[in-house]
Amino acid sequence: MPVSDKTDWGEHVRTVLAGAGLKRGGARERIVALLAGQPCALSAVEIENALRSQGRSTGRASIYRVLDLLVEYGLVERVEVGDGQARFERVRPGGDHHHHLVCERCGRLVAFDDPGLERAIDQLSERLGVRVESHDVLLRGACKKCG
Amino acid sequence: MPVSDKTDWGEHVRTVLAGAGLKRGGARERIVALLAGQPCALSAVEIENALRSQGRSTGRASIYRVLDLLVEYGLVERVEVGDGQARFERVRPGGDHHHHLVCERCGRLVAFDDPGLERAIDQLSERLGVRVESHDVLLRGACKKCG
DNA sequence: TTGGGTGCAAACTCTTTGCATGCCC
DNA sequence: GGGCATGCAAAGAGTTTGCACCCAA
Repeated sequence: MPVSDKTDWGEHVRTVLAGAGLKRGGARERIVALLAGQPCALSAVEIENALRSQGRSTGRASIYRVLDLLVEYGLVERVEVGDGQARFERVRPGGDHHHHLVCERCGRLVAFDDPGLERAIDQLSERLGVRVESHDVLLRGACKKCG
Repeated sequence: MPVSDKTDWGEHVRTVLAGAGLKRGGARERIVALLAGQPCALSAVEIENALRSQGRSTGRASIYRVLDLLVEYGLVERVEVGDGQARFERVRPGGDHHHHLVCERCGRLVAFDDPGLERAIDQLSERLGVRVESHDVLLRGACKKCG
């Protein structure tokens, strides 16, 4: 029963933050509403521009602070593709572990998940004898449309 | 027959650059000599400090330009671990594809390679139907000494 | 009322660029 | 001598911090 992801995640965020005893604020509401409707990761500057073009200009410092907060509570994930700026993407309640492909032609970010890859990393961490807390995988190539 | 990697890589660099019709220069020689002896990736600032402490101070701009050049010729690889600065590591002639684990305790970078992981990525790219040119894998956790 | 939330501006870090000088080939 | 190589300083881009004001609880 697929409910609107948009509503779900936004509600989830409000619940978590309220539960942590945090107050609401305009900047936070605007940023959460924006991220809720995004199919993929946005950079801080993209968020700033998107909000401004909606007539909801928000201070850059607030954007970074809100993003830091959301990352801290595991509500947003930071994605870095090596272009010198961080991007941010919502994390759905149930957890939706995935990775990204950066298209070198059009620059788009494509999300994917792959059990085989996760399995390989599990086995690898065991072989190395190290405790792996998290991992990132980034593919570079041509997306389906550009390939 | 393990020859000195140090000599090999340094020679390799000189051969490649000379073959490309480039001239030698002091900054380049110093940076190549330094990287040749490193077990793992260094940041530009670490390179600058290391050279200065050797009494071989080198302009920061030159460091970045030399690193760009070496990356361009595939002699050095850029490694990013998400701490806001790029690190650089030599690439041995035969090609030594590997990835890194960042120890969250001591900050060390540990290199590893894993055929199973590479296989999983190959299969994945096939499944997705995309052409993958390159990939990065970054593990975060505790290294053997800190684990 | 009170402490968290916000916004502006300045500061900071890492990296790149402009430009004059230096040096290899 | 010609042109790449270097170094210094300044500019840029992204991010963080300081501080005063605002607002939800």
